[in-house]
Amino acid sequence: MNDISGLNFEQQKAVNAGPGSVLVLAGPGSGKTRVLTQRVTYLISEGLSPHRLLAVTFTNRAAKEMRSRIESQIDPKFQVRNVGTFHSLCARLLRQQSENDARSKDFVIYDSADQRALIKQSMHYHNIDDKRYKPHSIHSTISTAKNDLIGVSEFSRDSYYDEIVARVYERYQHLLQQNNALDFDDLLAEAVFLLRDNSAVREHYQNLYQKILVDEFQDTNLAQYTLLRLLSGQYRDLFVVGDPDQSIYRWRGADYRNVRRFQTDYPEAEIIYLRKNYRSTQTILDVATAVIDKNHSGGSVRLFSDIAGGDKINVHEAYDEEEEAQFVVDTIKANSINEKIRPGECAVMYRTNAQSRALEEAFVRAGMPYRLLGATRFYARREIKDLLAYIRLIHNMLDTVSLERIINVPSRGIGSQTYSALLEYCEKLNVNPIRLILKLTDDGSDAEHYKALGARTARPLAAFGLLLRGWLNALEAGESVGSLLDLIIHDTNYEAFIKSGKESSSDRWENVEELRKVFSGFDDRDLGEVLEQISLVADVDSLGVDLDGGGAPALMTLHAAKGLEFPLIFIVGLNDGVLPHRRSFDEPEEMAEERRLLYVGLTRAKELIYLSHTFRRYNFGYGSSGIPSRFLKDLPMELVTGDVSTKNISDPTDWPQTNVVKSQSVSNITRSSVDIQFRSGQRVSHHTFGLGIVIESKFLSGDELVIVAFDDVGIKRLVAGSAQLKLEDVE
DNA sequence: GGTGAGTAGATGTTC
DNA sequence: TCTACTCACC
Ligand SMILES: Nc1ncnc2c1ncn2[C@@H]1O[C@H](COP(=O)(O)OP(=O)(O)OP(=O)(O)O)[C@@H](O)[C@H]1O
Repeated sequence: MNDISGLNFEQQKAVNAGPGSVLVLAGPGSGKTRVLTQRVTYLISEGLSPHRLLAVTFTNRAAKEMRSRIESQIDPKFQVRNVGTFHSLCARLLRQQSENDARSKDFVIYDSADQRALIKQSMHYHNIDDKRYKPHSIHSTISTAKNDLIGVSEFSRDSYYDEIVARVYERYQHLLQQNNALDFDDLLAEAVFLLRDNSAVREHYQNLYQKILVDEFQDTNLAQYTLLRLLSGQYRDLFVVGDPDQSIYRWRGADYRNVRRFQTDYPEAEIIYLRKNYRSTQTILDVATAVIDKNHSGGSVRLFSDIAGGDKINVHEAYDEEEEAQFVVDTIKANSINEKIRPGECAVMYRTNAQSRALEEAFVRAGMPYRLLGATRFYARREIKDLLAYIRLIHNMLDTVSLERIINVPSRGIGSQTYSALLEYCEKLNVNPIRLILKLTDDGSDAEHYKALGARTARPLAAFGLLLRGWLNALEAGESVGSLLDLIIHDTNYEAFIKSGKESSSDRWENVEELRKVFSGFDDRDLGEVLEQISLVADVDSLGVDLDGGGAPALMTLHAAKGLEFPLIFIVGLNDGVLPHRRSFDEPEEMAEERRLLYVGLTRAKELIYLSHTFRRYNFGYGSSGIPSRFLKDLPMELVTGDVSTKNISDPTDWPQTNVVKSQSVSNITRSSVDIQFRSGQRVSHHTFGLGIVIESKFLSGDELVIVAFDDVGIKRLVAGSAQLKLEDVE
């Protein structure tokens, strides 16, 4: 079962290394994840009990894959529980240790929308104007602090802004606790604080986890690193694998310097380098290496592949995003016709989620299925979040954020007046609003609270409480989560509510149906477990293990592509301002991370890479000129084919007033100039548009496409053959 | 209290 | 282009 003969010498050395700490440093596709998985099965085959080890993966998908490998090796009755992401492992630790923590084991995990609501509530409490201070930026300051393990009391109040944040932070934590909730950052930070401050708990886990293994170590943040240090305190047996050149989560507190820190903190650690790449062609590796070398990070080890040569990297310039998307679709089709690469083996990657729109439209137009990862997470959709808020409320009656979300959805006569009156009343009596609502229902209209609030306020609240009571009873009676959901949908007339909504009501109802399907699959699983799982899944986790999801190409951000591999990839939107993103321009560290992002993208490919950029870019619905990404000029010319621009691509170009963008194809495909009728700079006239100047002319799908800046009507794109475009004589 | 129109402001990546 | 919030009116 545990056959390591397929591994190379260095890989085997890593699998069998130890005892003691090990650092595996290696580039993309060198089998780091494979080695880690193999080591887990090796350790178990050597007699280590599966629950004496802890394996941390970057995605739930990777965790699932590893778990199934392990399960195939051991007694099927044994459940593998200690394999997961940092977040899911911390959540479980905190639940197990809930008696040592301020929250009960039913705590809920707040997602970004819940967090935002609570931040706003906290700001409101301190009369902080949410126009002057953006809730988002306050939240991200708090989030950064948590990732650096800075608690409320240690948070600096040196500047005026910090003082504001500190107050919000304090209130925010207070509210989280009151709601019996944790945010994502708390999962890590609270776990660390618990282990740090409670020696009994710490010793328990230190003795339990004899071996700890971590994938994608370069993207750990301080909280995660500290967690590992604490947990490995007893055995000092940490096996970490990573690649500093693939660190792409700096903005989330990740710090690739943890690799160096590890070497300092574990000086005895054995360091193993893997040099052979099993994923990509040598051409791809050479191109990727050329790109990342410009970061001068040093340390990067040259990778070699058995697959010598390989196709050159294609660079394509499209007119705009629509045409770029069409190019993607056409290329996927072309590659599938000659049976070379199936659509399901292709992936399209981009810097920002917003870029998926044009691609989706092109796929829809072509009638081609696709899988979209990211964007709006399924569980973040309005109707889904609403229904989940009902469920969460039943699970954790302290969750006022969920209460506020659905108390009047669908509307049931509880507007902002009624709700504020309720909150005020509860505050005065120091009771929980949800309990009070239930009390109103149970005690009837003659009771004290009912009278104090007044019938106008109390009646709709009591009616809502009646529904709540029914669901609580159902839960008590042991109804499954699936039938609980159905009961809520029924009692609230949710179907009618969705279907009477004006926008996309059928799509929204389909989402609800989808949720019901998911829930019915949960059977008799514990409600808390179900909610936790929902909070912690990422879209990328839905990719099957074989990645070829029913023959549909995958669309995802470069971040989501981490750790995956595809025979053919596209990276679209290689424009300055997009990749690298404009927000990284004046921070060298961030610019370096943009480059790493491209490096991660390039190294996902096994065989073919298509890079594209656009001539026009649209932001906020307004057009601007697209400048090819500065990274493009770092591609080795001899390994690239297609539209390689000769213009100085790092120069911002101010179109159209100052200078005209000149772009000439210096493609390696010899293209007879006879075919092209127009050249950039030429003066032309058109019978309706009038006079103009040619910006660019090139072949696209067999036609000559001419882009002309007309004096009166602006930029138009025309097909030379069909448009009546005439050359004007220039003096 | 509910609803719809109108408008300012935003989009960077994720657990 | 899309969203989230405000405000007027029912
Ligand atoms: N010894 C080997 N023989 C054959 N194939 C291998 C070997 N080692 C790894 N591979 C294959 O190479 C590919 C890359 O492996 P893996 O994903 O483990 O690399 P990685 O170093 O984790 O990559 P990345 O850092 O890019 O995520 C996988 O398809 C894996 O199956």
